[in-house]
Amino acid sequence: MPELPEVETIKRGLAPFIKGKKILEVEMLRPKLIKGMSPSIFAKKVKGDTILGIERRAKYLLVPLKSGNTLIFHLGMTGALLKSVHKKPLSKTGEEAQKYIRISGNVILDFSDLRLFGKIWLVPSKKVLEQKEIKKLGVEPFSKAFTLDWFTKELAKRKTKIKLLIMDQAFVVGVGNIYANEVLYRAGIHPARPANKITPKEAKKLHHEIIDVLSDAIKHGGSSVDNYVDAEGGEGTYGKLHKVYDRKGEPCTKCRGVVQKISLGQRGTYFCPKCQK
DNA sequence: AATTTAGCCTGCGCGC
DNA sequence: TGCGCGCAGGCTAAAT
Repeated sequence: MPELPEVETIKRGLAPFIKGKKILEVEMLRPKLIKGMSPSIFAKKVKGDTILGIERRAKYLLVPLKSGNTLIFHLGMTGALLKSVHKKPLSKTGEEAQKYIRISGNVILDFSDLRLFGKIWLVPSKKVLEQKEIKKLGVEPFSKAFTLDWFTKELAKRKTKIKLLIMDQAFVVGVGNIYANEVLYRAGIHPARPANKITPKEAKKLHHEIIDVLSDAIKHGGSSVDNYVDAEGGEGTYGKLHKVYDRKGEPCTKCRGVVQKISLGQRGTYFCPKCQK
């Protein structure tokens, strides 16, 4: 599922391709997932506009348009934003049934979402940061604001389980279930540890691994779990490097332990009981 | 106020 | 073999 590395990979794949392209058509097979306005108004407003670029904020993709509006995409669990080369018609059955929206012209963008957890908004660019979903977002892990000092102090203030905290998008953005598991494994911290029980030394390791795991995953084009594909429809290779995620019962790569699975916050949580305390 | 839970969706894997 | 239940989970809204 798309977490920061996957969304970043899509952004990088689309960036050189869509800038300056004009939107000539909007086709919608799943109009209900347009948020904040009726699908027909959405289509009317988007048609004829020109794409200025693409940015990422947390797991959201922001596509500013020349008119002063911005398209906001969230890929949910199984969303994909694909650039198409061939303009074959969308059909409501078969392989393309899941294609939700197509924005086409000098570029064809297919937003495909199997489980329909994805969302699309069109908002005035000036109001993007006021959009409630965007406004509540926490710190970007690759930004200067994500300092060790700040991170350590925040951990000391909270008693929630550390895995839930690093997945909290109001705290630090971009870390979803896969990377939370991997980050904690590398940091040697048990996912259920209360945040305020984590020592400054461990906090330093954790802070480092958040950045490091996400960076590594981006280098590998993300993890192709749950049908994730990049803008070209290609798979990411980081999934092969997962040390604990979806490895229940398999041997730990560092010790003789066996990867365990528990549930935290109703999410599958994988860890090595010997390496992670 | 902080933290937890339910619900949104659909396909697949597991157990019987 | 076939079927149905439960899981997968990002995020919001509702509940505690």
